[in-house]
Amino acid sequence: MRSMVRQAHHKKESHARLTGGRVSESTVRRLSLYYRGLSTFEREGYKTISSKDLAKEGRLTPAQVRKDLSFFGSFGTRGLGYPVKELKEKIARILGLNRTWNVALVGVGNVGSALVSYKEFPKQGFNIKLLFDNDQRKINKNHKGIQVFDVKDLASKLKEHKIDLVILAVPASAAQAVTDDVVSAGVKSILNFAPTHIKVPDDVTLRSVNMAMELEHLSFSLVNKGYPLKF
Amino acid sequence: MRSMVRQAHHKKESHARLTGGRVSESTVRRLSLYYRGLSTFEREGYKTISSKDLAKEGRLTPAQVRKDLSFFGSFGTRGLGYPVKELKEKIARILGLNRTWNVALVGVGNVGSALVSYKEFPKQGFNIKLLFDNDQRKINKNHKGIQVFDVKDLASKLKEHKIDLVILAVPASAAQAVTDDVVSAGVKSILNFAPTHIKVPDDVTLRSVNMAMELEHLSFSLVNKGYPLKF
DNA sequence: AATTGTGAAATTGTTCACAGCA
DNA sequence: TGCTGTGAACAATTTCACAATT
Repeated sequence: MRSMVRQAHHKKESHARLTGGRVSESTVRRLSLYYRGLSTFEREGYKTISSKDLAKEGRLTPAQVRKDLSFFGSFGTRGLGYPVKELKEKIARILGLNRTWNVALVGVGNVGSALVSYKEFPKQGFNIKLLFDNDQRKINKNHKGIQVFDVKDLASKLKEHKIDLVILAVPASAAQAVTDDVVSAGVKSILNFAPTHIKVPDDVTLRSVNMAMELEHLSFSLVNKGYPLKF
Repeated sequence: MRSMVRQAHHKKESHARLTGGRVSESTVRRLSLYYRGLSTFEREGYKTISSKDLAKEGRLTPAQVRKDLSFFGSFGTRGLGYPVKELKEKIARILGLNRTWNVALVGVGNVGSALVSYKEFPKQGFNIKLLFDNDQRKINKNHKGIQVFDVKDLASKLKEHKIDLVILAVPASAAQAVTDDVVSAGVKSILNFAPTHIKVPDDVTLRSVNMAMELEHLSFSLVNKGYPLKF
């Protein structure tokens, strides 16, 4: 079980980059889960934590937790577990959460507005610096303290403000054109909320959140309940 | 390439349920992609479509498209491809999109409001019938045409209105308590937007959308760019 | 005694390659 | 001929199981 005993730990250098270890997409997703779990355990005062306890934060196995972490280094102590604070900081570094990122958001509609107010973003270092829209009634006004620019000036403003990461909350019909502008400005990371497939060059990372697709998954489960389909 | 030639097709019964075929989570996700692709092709007037063309809608291989579809039946015609309209309807049935679902949404804040206005939901048969909040200023008022109830009455109202599916857009701190109420009302499907891990019984399907986690993935990619990590 | 770190085994998921059919 | 449907081969991921360590 969890231990409240404070414990000194030494750590080795991260080695995933050196050993050619393979880090899968799902490993990254689980790293985010561990990070959230560790934040909770830290708040509750735990000093060390076992892979078993960490696994409970997400229906995983202890072996998987250990395997995931082992891609990046040896952070634990045999017989004792992982030091909560240190492991949390280590994962923060791996995920790039030990710094701030300049974010721009395109499309100040319903979804866009909700994201501007989303408190998790600034907490994790994602600071929305610029907003863009194509609606003249919104352009050149402030929205919750952030200036709204004309989407026509997207590429130049992104460069000017050294934006690292763009969130797309535009209609599906506009998504590809806006993406092309974002890419032309040299931005390498895009989070897309438009319910459509968009194309980016290989060196640009694109992640898409499609809320309809999530509901479709649920309705699939409802329809297929009771059959021996494996999830 | 794509063919515009109309073609008569006969179809076999779906057999995934009979053969014990294994349908993975990713297969369901891809089914959603195919559905969207087929909608586009149908709009453009195509009558038949090959697995190759369908694969382009999402960086997949033709073999994967065929394998995915084969879990549910033989929908295509050798030498010709798949009939667009029929395949779309078939997938709609598999995903449970050939009917409507009664949805309730808990938490009429920023995210909740955005979801109420999300046009994809009603398009696919997900009708938000009830809203819940714990803010007296919102309770018993209309929000975009839908009545807001006190979250205290959650369980009884869910039963009364035969709600199939609940969307959670509440703060992380309230998520588990609300979930327990939802589960007690017999609802078997939950879409969670609260950035926290929640527990549900095995017979309840839970999907979580965590927007911070998506950004974390992007910042990971930015930080680890250029290293031979495989995604 | 407890728990990590990690090769090896098991499992799951993807791609290949080709027989079968229109 | 062209393209599906699918078993077999291959690849990736997860779990096992145990030596190593505190």
